[in-house]
Amino acid sequence: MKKNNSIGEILRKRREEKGLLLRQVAALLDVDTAILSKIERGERKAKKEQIVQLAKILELNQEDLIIQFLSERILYEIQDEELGEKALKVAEQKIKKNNTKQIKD
Amino acid sequence: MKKNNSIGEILRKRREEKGLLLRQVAALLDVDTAILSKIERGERKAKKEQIVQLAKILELNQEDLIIQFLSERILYEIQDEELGEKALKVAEQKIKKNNTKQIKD
DNA sequence: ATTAACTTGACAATATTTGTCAATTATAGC
DNA sequence: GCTATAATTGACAAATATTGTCAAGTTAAT
Repeated sequence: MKKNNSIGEILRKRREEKGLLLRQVAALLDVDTAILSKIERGERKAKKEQIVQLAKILELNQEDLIIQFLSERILYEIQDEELGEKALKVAEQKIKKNNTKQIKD
Repeated sequence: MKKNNSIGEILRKRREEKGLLLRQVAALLDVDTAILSKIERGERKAKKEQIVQLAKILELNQEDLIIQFLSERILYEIQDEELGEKALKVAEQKIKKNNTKQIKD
């Protein structure tokens, strides 16, 4: 019951499924293979634009990939923060509060 | 029934309660008053270190202030992102999953 | 109108992120 | 063993974002 946890694993798995080389995908992305290699192994973060492109290149669901991407970005922000989980919950509450406010508009 | 929504409002309210000037607090923080002014009005983000110092200077609950600070940082990351709320939820799930994993350690 | 507190915006300094490149390691086929 | 190709690594450079300073401009009270 293995799961794709990180966006990097998702990307690598799909790239290999499609039989593409780092070099090939990197060329389409317009970066050096070194970067894509690092993204796939989680050593570097991708830019959102690159995630969008990768979804297209690898024929992955774009929304799912972006959600994955954003969630990693969020987690990165609160890494090593003891109060991170509480902050996440507060952030959610704030979003919800704003949503209900939108009724006015 | 007014609420303190932003960290800036909290800081300003408390500073005024204590009868302190921007200049005075800024000096303790070791930045120009311009920065503190901007932080209080939400035009700039504070650094975490500054939040910690401000909690001390203004005698505010440090944990609460940090939670507030982190939640704003999180929200900043997903601003303008349609999928932000979903990403937040995914981020929470991931944290929880990691928490239960910790049992092994 | 003078003064003190605060605000604003242009710019500089710093820090972080993103990228390139060359050298190295890994892997597969002779 | 060699040789080829793919991928990884790390040092460095370029680009971007953040944080800060400063001086000029408001605002508000006297």
